[in-house]
Amino acid sequence: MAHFDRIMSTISPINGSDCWELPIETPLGVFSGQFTLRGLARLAFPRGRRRPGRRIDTDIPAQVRQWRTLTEHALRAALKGAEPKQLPPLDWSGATPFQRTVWTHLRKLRTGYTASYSQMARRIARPRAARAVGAACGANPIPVLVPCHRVRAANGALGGFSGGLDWKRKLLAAERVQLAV
DNA sequence: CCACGGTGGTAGA
DNA sequence: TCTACCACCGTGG
Repeated sequence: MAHFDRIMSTISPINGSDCWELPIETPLGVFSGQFTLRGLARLAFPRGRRRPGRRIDTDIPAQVRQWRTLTEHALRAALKGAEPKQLPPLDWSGATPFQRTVWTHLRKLRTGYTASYSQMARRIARPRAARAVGAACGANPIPVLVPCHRVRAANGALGGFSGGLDWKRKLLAAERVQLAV
């Protein structure tokens, strides 16, 4: 997606605020976190050998540095299949009300538990909006920490994952979720 | 197993 | 507005 690439390469603002792209180191690779002064706005899976954040190592607000550290701890825990102790504030400023509702309910899914898209739709009191829930999951800018990987199809199949189904399988396996044969 | 249609939210024209 | 997408799902062959 072109918009994302532009942000990644130029560190242009997200939703009108300054943004810092910083590396989040984990045993599974270097993720990329994008922070505004409101909090963590995006988390991206490792890509290639490129290390994010190289060129903006200076001039990072102390608050943002602290959030980066918090994100790293939380992400390392989550990747091990543990419950993160604390998350940084999440910057959802660009999201629609529907997306916020879905993402808020995603955060209620505890480690190791899954729900189907239609169950999520019922939980947000829009029983016929399963497909829209899927779209909102796909638009989740903070995967893993906002656990959209815990939503699967009603028949037990995996469903999709914008970060690639290999990641979805890996994340669920770390949480010891039994997948359908 | 497959095909189909109902469906709600979103982005872009 | 209108339209074309979709990480869906239940029903009917």
